[in-house]
Amino acid sequence: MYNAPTMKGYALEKIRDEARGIVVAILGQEAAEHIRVELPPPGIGADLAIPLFPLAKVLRRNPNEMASEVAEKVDPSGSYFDQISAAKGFVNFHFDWKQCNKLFFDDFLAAGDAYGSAGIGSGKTVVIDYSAPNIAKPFSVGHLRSTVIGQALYNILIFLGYTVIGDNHIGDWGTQFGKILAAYDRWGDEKALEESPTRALLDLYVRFHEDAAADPSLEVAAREWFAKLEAGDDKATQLWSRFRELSLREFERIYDLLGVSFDHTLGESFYNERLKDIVQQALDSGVAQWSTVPDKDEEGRVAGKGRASGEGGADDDGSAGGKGGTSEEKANVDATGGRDSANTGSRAETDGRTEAGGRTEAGGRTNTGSCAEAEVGDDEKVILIPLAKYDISAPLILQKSDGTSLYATRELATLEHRVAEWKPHEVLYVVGAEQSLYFTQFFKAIELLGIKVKCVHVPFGMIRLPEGRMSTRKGRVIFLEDLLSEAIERAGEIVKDRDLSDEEKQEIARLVGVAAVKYADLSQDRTKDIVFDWKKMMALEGNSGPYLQYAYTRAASIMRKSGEDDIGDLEDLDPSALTEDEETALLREIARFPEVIKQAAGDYKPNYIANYLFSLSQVFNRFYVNCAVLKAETPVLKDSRLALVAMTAYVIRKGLSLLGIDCPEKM
RNA sequence: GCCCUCGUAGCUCAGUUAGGAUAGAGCACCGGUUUCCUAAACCGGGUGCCGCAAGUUCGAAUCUUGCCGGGGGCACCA
Repeated sequence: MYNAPTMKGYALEKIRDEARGIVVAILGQEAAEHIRVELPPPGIGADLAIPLFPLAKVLRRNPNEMASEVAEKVDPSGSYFDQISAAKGFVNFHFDWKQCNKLFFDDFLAAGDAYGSAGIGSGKTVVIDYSAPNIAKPFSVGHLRSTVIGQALYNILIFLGYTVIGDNHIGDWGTQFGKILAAYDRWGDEKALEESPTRALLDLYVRFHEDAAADPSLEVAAREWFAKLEAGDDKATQLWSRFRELSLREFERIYDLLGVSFDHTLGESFYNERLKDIVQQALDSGVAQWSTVPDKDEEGRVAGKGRASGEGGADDDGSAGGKGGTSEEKANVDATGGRDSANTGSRAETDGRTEAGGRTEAGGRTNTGSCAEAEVGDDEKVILIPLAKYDISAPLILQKSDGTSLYATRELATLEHRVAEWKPHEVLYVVGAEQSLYFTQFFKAIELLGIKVKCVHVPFGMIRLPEGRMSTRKGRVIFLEDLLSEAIERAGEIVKDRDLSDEEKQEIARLVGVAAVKYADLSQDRTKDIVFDWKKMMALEGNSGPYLQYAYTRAASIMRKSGEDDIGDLEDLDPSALTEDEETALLREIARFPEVIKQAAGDYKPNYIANYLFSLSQVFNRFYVNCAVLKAETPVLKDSRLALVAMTAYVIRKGLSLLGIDCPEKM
């Protein structure tokens, strides 16, 4: 695994420290805690700024006067600044570009291919749970987010020195497989399955639901099939295993196209044999308890929920006997389970009485599926962890009244395995925002169970269509592979007339098309919903992945033509020769790269990097049209600009690679 | 009903973490730039009660409260 060097601090940090030091020296030590060095907005004309308002309040002084005092008393000579001025309560610092340029260049020359990295993650392990599609269901654009955001975080954290483990928690077990088996048994088309496995399986699933409405025997058959599957019936197991294999193979094709990979792909089925112990331990420790299920009202909500607390303790004391009566209305073909359920339809089936736990790895042993025996023989009883006293409205259920397990049970087993196996400092769950409540419950549960590991839900919004959320049943769904093919085709249109080999053109179209799709997702705040727009997802210009790639190829082309491959060898390089606005603006952007990465990691927000790279590319494009490099007026200017271009090329390529986007050299 | 979340230009979005100076992009639309390193580019053109209202503050798109609107969730789905 790649080891990032420990960086003591980049130039911009040093310069900021000096600005802070200057103000503290004049205004006193007390200032240290009340000032912050900012990057001022473009129109101001300064390079750094320190607002004095917070300090003014503490010292009961006029911020304008203080700013003026600093500006008057300080002699900037010898510092990184050539001018320090006061304006409206701000102290504004103007870089002495001769000195600062050198610092920025030295940073880059010293760090080389590690420029932008840091050692802050050294010695720490992070597990990232991302992608997690369900088998027997095609990859839709809904699966895109977890996949690309997770992969970007993976790359970013590794660059910061963490040991990172990517785990694809495949949804490969659940009630829905009984239905698919039953459907395949009746209408299975071997040819269709071979041609497009997940779509064929989805068709079966959809047809099952269509027909089941009129033919109740289907549901019975589904339960029988699932029972057979969990009992280790040869035919059922073989079919399930085959569906699983075919699905995974298909996913692998998409992951290859996306450039996404995992250290582990452990499906839910992998954990089934541990479930019994997990539930028993929770009971033994007193954290979990037997409970009855309360009544539901017509909306499917628990009766009496939301009443004043303190009325009889935990709200697990509802009357027994009630069964949800709305399961069929809620059944939804979109919800075939897994982490991704919400992106393509939220409601899962609630007729889960046929669901069972026990399952070992493919083709392996099974147990009865019963996690723990109910001592009172009351099949209406469930095992749950009450959470009402922690201000969490619903308890976390670990075992259903028929003795079978749930998603959360497998989740506990999964976490236990991860902790034992990898000893992480942190586990990131890159899962849709609609599962926020679930994770709140789950995290409280593991705290109560004494599992000591920092777990973070990294939520993201849904991808919605303009007319509403995606729905397979209504035919409102976009398959990722279709989107990617279309994007690649469009990119191919542009590259068609270039003077390149067919092979090159194909490769470029692929890189550009995929970049367009990934960037469209990664450039937006992950917490917000995305309104799906074909045009935007495949954009080849403007704020888009291809725009960044294009900026890179322009830089790469200059480097290629210059014949230089190591800017350390440039004899006439003189950073202080770069004085044009386009040059200093570009350098200033390059200098921000390290801190942008840290911020992105701190908030788990790759879009910081995407937005930064776009801004950098814009600045570079302006530089490109205004400043000739290879035909620069003097050798010094030429070499210096060449170095600037090399730095830009590096940052764009590296930044894109952190986002999981590859760059062609030509396009 | 309760909880979470979002609301910024015609459209799609940055900016909210940490209050700070004149709120920025892209798309679309109109016009311009190619004897010169790739025009997937660049330049010019804005028409915003930053959902509404109050509060805190020297200062609010940013923090607090309420309301309105969209989305999501709310015990045996995942």
